[in-house]
Amino acid sequence: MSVQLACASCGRVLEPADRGRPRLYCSRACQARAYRARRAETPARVPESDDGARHLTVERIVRAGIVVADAEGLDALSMRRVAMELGTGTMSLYRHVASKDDLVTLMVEAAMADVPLPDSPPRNWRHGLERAAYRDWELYHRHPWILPRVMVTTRAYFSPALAADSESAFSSFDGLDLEPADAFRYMFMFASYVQGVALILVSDAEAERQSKIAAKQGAKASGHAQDPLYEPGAYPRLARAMRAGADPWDLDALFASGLAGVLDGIAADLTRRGIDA
Amino acid sequence: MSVQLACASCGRVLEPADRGRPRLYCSRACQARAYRARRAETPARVPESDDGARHLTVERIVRAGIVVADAEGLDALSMRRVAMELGTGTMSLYRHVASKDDLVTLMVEAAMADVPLPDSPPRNWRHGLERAAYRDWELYHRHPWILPRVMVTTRAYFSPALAADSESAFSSFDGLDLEPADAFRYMFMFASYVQGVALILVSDAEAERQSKIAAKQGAKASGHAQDPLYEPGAYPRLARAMRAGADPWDLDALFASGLAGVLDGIAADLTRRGIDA
DNA sequence: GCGTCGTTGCGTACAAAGTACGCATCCGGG
DNA sequence: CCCGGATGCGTACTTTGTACGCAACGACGC
Repeated sequence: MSVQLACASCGRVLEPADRGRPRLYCSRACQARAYRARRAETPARVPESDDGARHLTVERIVRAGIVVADAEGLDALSMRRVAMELGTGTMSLYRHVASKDDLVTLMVEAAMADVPLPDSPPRNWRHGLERAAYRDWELYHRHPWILPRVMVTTRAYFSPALAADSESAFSSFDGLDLEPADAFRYMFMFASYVQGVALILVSDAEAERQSKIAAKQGAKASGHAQDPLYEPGAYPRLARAMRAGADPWDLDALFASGLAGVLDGIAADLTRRGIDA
Repeated sequence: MSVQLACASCGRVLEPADRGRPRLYCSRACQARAYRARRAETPARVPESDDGARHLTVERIVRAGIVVADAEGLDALSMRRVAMELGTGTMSLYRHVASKDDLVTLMVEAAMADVPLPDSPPRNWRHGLERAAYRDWELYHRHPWILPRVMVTTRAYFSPALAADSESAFSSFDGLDLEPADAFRYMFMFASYVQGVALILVSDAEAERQSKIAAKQGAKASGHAQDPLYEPGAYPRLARAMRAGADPWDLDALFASGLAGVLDGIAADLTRRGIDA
């Protein structure tokens, strides 16, 4: 008796091909389904060859996504929007990225390469951490949308670029006679502070896009009239600080001042342990 | 000549009522539209009276929203989901909250009242800030979803509950002979650190819900086999810290240690300025 | 009691967004 | 010339927020 061949995808009985090789699928659709299933379990990217233009590539898609996110925020990033940017159909993107989530992950990795890591060893641990802090600060200035995807040192291994960033900052302690676990605690405090400030930076950027605080500078210049923070009634301490000249909008200055404080805290702990910087 | 009356909403010509008072609207729909417009420019809430059950109230809606967000995260919070929770129609909610955004804002305000502010003055500034930090920490443990809506001290006036929180922490410096602007810088550093750690806490909670790191404890117990962080190759410093006993998953301990460092940094600055704590 | 308005509940409907599915097409090899 | 690998993309379904308008209930003046 002859063996009954079945479609490799849907399993239905399959009559042999008229001539040539034996058939594998009962229809073009079944072939496509099998191809998709194979792709799904092999997340290997398309090899990125080709002319670099006109043809769709992961790289081109990611770049277009970054352009949209930089200009209009992560909320405005939709697959249709990216496709429009590239002049292709929406679903074409899915041949190169597995999902929108996948796309954003790729975008973060690409965006983090925009600000290079330092390639020389730091003069001392303080210099190393300052350098690392300003590298991240610059990064969040350029691409505020990466923050929600970024985790701190302790979760860095979800992303190669992030882990490299952490490792680079970590190397600031290299020369010191310091317990690795202590160094890790310092890293944790340091990274948490930087990310905390970044959260404000990003919130401001988002709010400004929606012009919720459009008159922020204007209000300050015009004697900050209606701002409840400046009214001594409800929040006297905050109001007093505002009137004493504290500028909550000068994030760069605040970032620098807080960073100095955090590093002072590390220095105090080092001194307490008898380690000389 | 008699005055032609017009519908107050659509403006169409309006024949006078058969008897009784003169009509205002040409139809029930026009009346409803006018009512909606009036409500839109008067964001006053419904007075919250009534029996407290069965009848729809802002309070009940907000409570239901908090239950959903606590259990399933902010992503799972949809108007339909809240309505289902309350056994009402989706659109009924919009009689009480202006939008989903409005609902979430109300939810944050309500959730922040869950952990009470301290009512006694702190023993000293360090004690005051520690108390404030653990208050927030507890808050983020209970309601991780509030973080994206929370801004730091500097932006606190967007929310009464947040401003009260900041003001309470700010009062830690009350006795000291300290420039208000300096105190504000300390507050900024302090609050940024707390929020930075909260970001990790929230990320972990979210990831755990999606069981992306379901085996996190298991991996550690089983000799942390496949975790790239533990491989000395790519990230030697991080790997060394892990093997030296640093536990990146013990957030409570890390939070406490980093907080001590931040407060040390403030103490160092106070000493430098000749202010005795 | 009847008509009108203020107010509330809610069904219908529409506009975005992610994406599963399958067709059409081009390419390379037998 | 046929088949499978690979790519582009139109169609369609789902899930979301929410605009709109109808129906109903209670209060109040006639």
